[in-house]
Amino acid sequence: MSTEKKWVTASDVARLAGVSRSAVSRAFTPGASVAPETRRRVEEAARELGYQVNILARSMNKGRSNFVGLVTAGFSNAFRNQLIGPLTHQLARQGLIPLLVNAEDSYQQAPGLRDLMSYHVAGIIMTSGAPPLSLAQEYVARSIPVVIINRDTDLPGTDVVYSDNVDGARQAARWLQQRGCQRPAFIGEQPANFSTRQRRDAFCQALTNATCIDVNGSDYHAGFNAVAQLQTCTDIDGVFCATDTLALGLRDALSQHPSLSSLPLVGFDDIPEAGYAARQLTTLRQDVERLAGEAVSLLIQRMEDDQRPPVKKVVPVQLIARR
Amino acid sequence: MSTEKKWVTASDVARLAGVSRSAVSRAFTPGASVAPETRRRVEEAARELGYQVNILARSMNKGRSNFVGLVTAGFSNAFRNQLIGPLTHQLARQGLIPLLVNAEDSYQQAPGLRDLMSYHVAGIIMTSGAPPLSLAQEYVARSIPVVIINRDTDLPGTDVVYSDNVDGARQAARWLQQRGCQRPAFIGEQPANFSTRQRRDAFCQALTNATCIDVNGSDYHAGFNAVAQLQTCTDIDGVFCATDTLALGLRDALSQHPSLSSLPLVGFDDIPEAGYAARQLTTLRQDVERLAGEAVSLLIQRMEDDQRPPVKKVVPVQLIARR
DNA sequence: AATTGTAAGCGCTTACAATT
DNA sequence: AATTGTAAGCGCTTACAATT
Repeated sequence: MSTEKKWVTASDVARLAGVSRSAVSRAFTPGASVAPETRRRVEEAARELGYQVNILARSMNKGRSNFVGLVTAGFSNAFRNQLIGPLTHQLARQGLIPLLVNAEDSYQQAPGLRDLMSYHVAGIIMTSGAPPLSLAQEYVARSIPVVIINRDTDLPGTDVVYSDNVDGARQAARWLQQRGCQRPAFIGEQPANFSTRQRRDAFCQALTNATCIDVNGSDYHAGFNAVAQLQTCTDIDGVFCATDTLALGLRDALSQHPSLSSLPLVGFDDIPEAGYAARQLTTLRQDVERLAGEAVSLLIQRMEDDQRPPVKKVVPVQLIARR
Repeated sequence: MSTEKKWVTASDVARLAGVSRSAVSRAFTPGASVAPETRRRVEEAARELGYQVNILARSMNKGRSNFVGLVTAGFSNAFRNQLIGPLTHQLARQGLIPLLVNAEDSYQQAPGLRDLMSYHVAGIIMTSGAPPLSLAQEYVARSIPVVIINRDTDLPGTDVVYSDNVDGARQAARWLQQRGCQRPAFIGEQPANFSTRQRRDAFCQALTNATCIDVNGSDYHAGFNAVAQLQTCTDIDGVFCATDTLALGLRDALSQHPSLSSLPLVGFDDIPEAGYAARQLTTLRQDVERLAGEAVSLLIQRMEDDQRPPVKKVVPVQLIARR
């Protein structure tokens, strides 16, 4: 109906319930001082009219919103997508709601990220990938909590949470050794992001004779094409890939070379495809639930005390041995 | 700094620029009546203080926000994820920003979707999948524009945009015929969603001798397990799968049966994996850019006129013949 | 005619005083 | 002591009247 008034306000409810505007407000404010009978009448009137508190007005009043900027870098990274669900869920549990910003989208890039400020977000969660950390500083300068996932930084006032790449790399090394690997290789994108760097360094430290192969991408094709570089190195008999996606690309390329088709491979992330019946890729599973849980928890804690020292939370990973 | 005031307001800017509060407001309102020199002074002061309009306050005032509820059903569907980027982009171009709600998340389900209303969203975009349409009605009742993607409905006041499943299915049929297919089969989830139903019906109409195989899921494993049912039907020599994910699962299962390993297969969606070197799945590509563009455009149009008759936009699909 | 400031209002919350 | 209403304020926009 276009005849209906678009929004029901607290005044409408107050009128119907025969109470004051502020009584309505109190009835919807947990812990406020309001008689049970009054609350009942208000709730009844609200139900009848279909009233819901205008969160925009409430936010303006309280000087703090329920919005959390969820900054991601595109939606083509399978692992990062796996993170969005749990993050949204954990935020919802805290009464927060994500405002989605794609930092990879040039249109949104700088302006979009900065605009987030005009929404007076209660905090920002940045998933790995693009976002320029300089912008994070602008938020910190206004004491808006910033949590960064899978990327390290020593920005003051910024909390970080990331998977235990070092332990993961060591587990990968051990697993390859158990499979009799003598000449291991590591494949990762160059320039390396935080995760890739940690994984590579820890792997090369565990297996000092490891060969490092740099590829110039992080997608399937980069992994697929890595086979050429792999072949120039003699006797490689086991590979640790920085991500599952790279590993799966490499695996497909290897399958065309009879001599290499059963090369032991370890990935990282445990994206869905790694578990496919025809894939059965051994990998290090990132605990997305826990990454999301810790991220939101750190955000909440910093909302309550923006002076607390920066925290770095390392979340364990698990080796999923498949084949 | 915790000593800094958290937010700079228009009054702060007005004071520094030596103008009134409303002059500042005008300087930030496109098309408002303000002298060039005044605007300049205001902009300078704003830059100096790092002022940004408080969008919450503005929204409250105008009675309309920049928020658009982006309702999705989880983040495990590769195709649906492909849609989020372009949607976010198109919204950003219009000065709108998505509030993410996961309808698959039981915690958010009913309350979350309804809560969206308290954010006074300017509109809602529902991607295919879970969301109960009953909730859409609540929005329509308040003249909040609702656009539904890849799902048909005759809810009054609701616009829909979907891919041309019928034409896609016909193209799939033709392609299979060209490959010499005599006994075609269709595989899709049962109960079927809108897309699956349209694809199945159009396919069976084009190829009247087609066998329909129902599977009880829409993921890789459902496709993988479908091979058992396929084998009970004799002489199937070509399959159209409702989605790429099903097709890829089926393909992997087929590869273990020498007699079936080269069965012609057609999928739908063109998810990234379909294009992998080792996959090369023939499929019908959904035009995500255009789906997103049309969705946002319909949303905008209905914001401007909530009385316009419901529109159904059908977006062409393209056969990507691979192998 | 173009530009400006004043004042009211958007829908809420909350300190405070008044009432029970 | 518990509960209530009044009134001011959150940060904006905008009709209107006043000024140039």
